[in-house]
Amino acid sequence: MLDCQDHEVCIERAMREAESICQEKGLRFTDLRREVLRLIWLSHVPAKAYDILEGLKGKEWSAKPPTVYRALDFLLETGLVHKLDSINAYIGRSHPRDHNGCYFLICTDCNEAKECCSSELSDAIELAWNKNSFRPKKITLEVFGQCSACR
Amino acid sequence: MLDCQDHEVCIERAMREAESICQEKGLRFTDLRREVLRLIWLSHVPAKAYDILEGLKGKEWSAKPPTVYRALDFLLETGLVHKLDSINAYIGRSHPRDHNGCYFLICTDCNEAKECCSSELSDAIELAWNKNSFRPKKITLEVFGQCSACR
DNA sequence: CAAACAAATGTTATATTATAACGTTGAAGA
DNA sequence: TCTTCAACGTTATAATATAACATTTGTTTG
Repeated sequence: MLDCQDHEVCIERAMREAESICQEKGLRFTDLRREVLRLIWLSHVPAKAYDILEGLKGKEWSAKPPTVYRALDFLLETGLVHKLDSINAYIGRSHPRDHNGCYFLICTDCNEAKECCSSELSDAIELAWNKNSFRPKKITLEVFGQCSACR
Repeated sequence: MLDCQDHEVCIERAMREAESICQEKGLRFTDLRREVLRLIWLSHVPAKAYDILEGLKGKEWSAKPPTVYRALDFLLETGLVHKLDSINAYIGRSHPRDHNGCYFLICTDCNEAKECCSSELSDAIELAWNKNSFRPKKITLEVFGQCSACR
């Protein structure tokens, strides 16, 4: 699926960007939130909440469901992760600074998901909705199929 | 939200179309499935599975969760209803004969949802995915916002 | 610094959504 | 009529998510 060559680099870049975004916005990027974000970034396969919960076990946290969901809420609000509604799973955002007009390709073979930003697409969508005199606030666009690597 | 003037007419049209589709395809449109479809069509607000379950209580069925989910599975497979993943709710399809390239507008004020078919839009999407050499199989597109009636 | 307050996390319980597994019934074709 | 299989009944439980309140930690302010 991915353009990611070295995933360690990928993770570190994401973590660094998260640090700086939180600092800029004056948000507290606590150890827990950091760890949850790192667990999500472990792979490009979207992470399930209860798998993240497992990932926290045996570490310094006494993790229970609210532990995870609260961290996820923070990360979602801050734009650092995205929830894929169609599969109830969470994925790190590749472009956390401009999280508008982004959509997701989910491979039904390898389960990896890729974030896509296409202004053409969002323009087409805006146009179509204008015809319906509908004022869009949030767009969920998730496409399932087969990625190039899995062909 | 809707172009639907007389909702009784709307329901009856949907039920008639469902009858004929099932007949054509040789599928058994049982009383239970009929009733679940009718409950979903009661309004243009997408129905939750457990609300449908409540709707069946006190009728001839001893309804339990699998009762509803099995009927929903049938209706989904047959293309008579659509599941809105982002809100875990089910809505009757306005155009059950061609359920491709259809998307959904969901009003965050009145909660009604509208099915939309736009080939321009699906073309734009196809094009964007081709650039990513991704072969789409299923597209989930759900747009939240404010409908014209709720402005 | 200490007190006061707010934000984050801990903890218990429970709500919501969905499916597995197996038994029973009844319609449709052989 | 018999057989078969799809549909439905029933019990239990899995998977996802939140409410409510207690405790801790960090920040601000007197």
